[in-house]
Amino acid sequence: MNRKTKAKYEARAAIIKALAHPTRLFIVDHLAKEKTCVCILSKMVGADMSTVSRHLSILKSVGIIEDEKVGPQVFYHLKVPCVLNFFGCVEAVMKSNAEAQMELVR
Amino acid sequence: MNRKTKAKYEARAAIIKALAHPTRLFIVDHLAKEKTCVCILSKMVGADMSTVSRHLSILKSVGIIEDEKVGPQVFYHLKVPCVLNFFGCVEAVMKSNAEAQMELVR
DNA sequence: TGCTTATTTGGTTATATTGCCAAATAGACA
DNA sequence: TGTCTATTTGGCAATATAACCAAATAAGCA
Repeated sequence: MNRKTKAKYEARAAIIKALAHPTRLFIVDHLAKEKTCVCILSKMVGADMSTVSRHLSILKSVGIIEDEKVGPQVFYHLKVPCVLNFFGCVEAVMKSNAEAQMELVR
Repeated sequence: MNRKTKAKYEARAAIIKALAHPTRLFIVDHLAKEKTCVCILSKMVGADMSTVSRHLSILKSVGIIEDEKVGPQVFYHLKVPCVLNFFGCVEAVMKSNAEAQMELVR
């Protein structure tokens, strides 16, 4: 694998890695529905605000979400909706696994 | 976030996490084109065979790839082709970021 | 059986991630 | 200005990941 190819896969992996966490997936899913501030997300997720803030900064740093300051609050929203398509395929993988399990039981 | 919701996002994250590594992305990309044994992949990637073997086991454990033993070799192939769709969106994110950069320069 | 090749697994070390608390920063408003 | 709220950042401890080498396993063949 040459330098350029390697750089390409590293760049891709960085974006996918940002999505590879349950809390961040939940956040992305929710931000697709509505702009939300950190404090609300923190309550929904059930984690410290500092923790949620870091999750948001990870998603923002790779360009998946955007922030918007409104007074003392920061509202985040989904910038690239196509990431939602990921879920469809992920469900397909899960379904395929479940079916394989069923085969064994039957 | 209740127990069931949490479990759902954890299951999804596990699958995405398996893809969140440059070497594994390269492997998935290549296995989409042709069945390949560990030894060849190891050379292509430029990493120890044991390292590649572990990457493959991670992808296999979440059901993205499948293995097939042929004599002393083990050939792997892509089981769920829709993961390739991920790349399209990932490129879109990268493009969106690049355009934002261009805006700043212009 | 004994040898060779392909692969996996155990062990170890280095690095990265995660989550919380506490402290710093930023904006709104009295 | 001082205070309050929302958010981010520094520091730390616990855990997870990644890579390599070496050893174990599995399959084919002399």
